[in-house]
Amino acid sequence: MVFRHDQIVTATAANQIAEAIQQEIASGRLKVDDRLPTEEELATQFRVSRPTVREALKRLAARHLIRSRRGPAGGTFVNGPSPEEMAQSFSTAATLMVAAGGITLDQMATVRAEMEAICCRLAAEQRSAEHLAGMRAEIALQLSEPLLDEEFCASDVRFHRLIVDAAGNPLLRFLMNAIVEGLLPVSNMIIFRVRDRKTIVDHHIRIADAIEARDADRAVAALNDLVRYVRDQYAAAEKGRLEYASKITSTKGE
Amino acid sequence: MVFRHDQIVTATAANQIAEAIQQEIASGRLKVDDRLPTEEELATQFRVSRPTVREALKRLAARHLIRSRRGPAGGTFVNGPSPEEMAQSFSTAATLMVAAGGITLDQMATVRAEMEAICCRLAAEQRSAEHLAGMRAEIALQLSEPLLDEEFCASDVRFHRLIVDAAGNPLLRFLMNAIVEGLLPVSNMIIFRVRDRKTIVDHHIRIADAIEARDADRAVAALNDLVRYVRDQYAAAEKGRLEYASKITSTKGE
DNA sequence: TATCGTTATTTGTCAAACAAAAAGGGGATT
DNA sequence: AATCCCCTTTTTGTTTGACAAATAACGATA
Repeated sequence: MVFRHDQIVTATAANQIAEAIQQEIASGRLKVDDRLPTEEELATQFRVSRPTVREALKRLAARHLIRSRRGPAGGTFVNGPSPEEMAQSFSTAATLMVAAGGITLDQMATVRAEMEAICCRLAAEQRSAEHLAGMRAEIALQLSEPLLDEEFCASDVRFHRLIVDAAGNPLLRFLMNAIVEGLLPVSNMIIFRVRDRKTIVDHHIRIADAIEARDADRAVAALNDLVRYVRDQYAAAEKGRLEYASKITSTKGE
Repeated sequence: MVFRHDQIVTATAANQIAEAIQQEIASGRLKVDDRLPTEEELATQFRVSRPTVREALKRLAARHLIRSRRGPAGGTFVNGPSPEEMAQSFSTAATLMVAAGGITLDQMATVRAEMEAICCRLAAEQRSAEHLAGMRAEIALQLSEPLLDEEFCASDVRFHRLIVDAAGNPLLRFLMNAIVEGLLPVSNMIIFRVRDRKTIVDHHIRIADAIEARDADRAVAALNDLVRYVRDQYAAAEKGRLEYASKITSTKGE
């Protein structure tokens, strides 16, 4: 059974109103923080009922183009483009694609590793003293003795984020943020299984040293070693998990 | 006047319902092409009225997560992830960010070049015979003599898209699609200024040869040479354009 | 058997009303 | 006179009930 995908968005009244308002925004007639007419006024203007207007507004609100507040000074206002919201909606879209089976976790991990290598290379060229200091601080934190698994994991995430920031490219930062968000549930499981943190921190130190020396190739090599190590650990853990699962299914002892 | 941006999405009933349904999809309990309950059933399930349910559904429809059709066999269905739609919304958002000054075109071009290098490396490893044949066909087309600029440009885009496809990673394909879409207006101007197509095709041949030989390093090197050449041409064209502009401002001939 | 009309089902739209939030003004109190 | 509280007004959020339109399935008829 083939589903007809050629006309996804039907030309209903609500959709047409949404389109019209969006064009007003895109054309610049409605500027950022402008207030558009009340729902009643829009309803009379477009010759439709208020619920229909509301459906149209909800469509735009879902894309963060407008916001609304109640009250006398309230109403519906035009939103400016906000990178955080964009990154968030993008990462939710990425997780949805993973959930729907369009992307495997392995493919996602590959892209993440390759893109982080880019960040590493750019970071070695563009890094500032502040970024380097931040990385050193995270390494020191990771070496401190009484440290919970969650704290170590959070510091690890911050360390990798610092690499991305040091590259100094907002678009790269944006893409990495989305991908890492999509990988979070998995990466947590990975990190939690790796008991031997020392190896990971050693890799972090190698990366930070190479970035400090502005040696892009060495930084990328160190990162690749880290990725390989984590991947091996994950595969081993997965194998152990499967063996454990088969064991408890064969003998169901408490 | 500072607007409070800390809580953009209010926890209204409609929003909560949209969140709930989205989680059902993300968690996999609702699979692609599954039909969710009718609006009335959803209304009774969530203890709200039907218009409220409709607002929630419209929110999800605006993000292409669901589609609806009227009639007995109609209803609301879960949409599969459509890379084109997602890439489109993403690229419009990206152009907005460029317009707002968050991202410079130079940064965008850098990311594009670096990511295409990734694609090149993966393509050298994963390519199929079909992808290679497609690339050869585009090269042959680009060498054919009476060819309009637009046709050459279109073939160039297809060639680079084939590299991305040959990498065999849908996430990479998705990201590249979005970035290239965002760069299209600029890249058109570049290609149209470069008269000397022969050099570009030579680079294409070098890339295809390297991918055919599964030599990742050579492929990446060839791509980097191409990128450098195009960038130089663009800079030269920009310089010429500026000189020309200063000339016609000084002497307003004809 | 094939074709056409009917019907049931489901989304799309409308209308009127009430609830809730929030800003501003007016009055009472200190 | 200043401050605090309440009340009114405006606007979005939600409910109820109804009708319109599309469309797939079923049944009747040629």
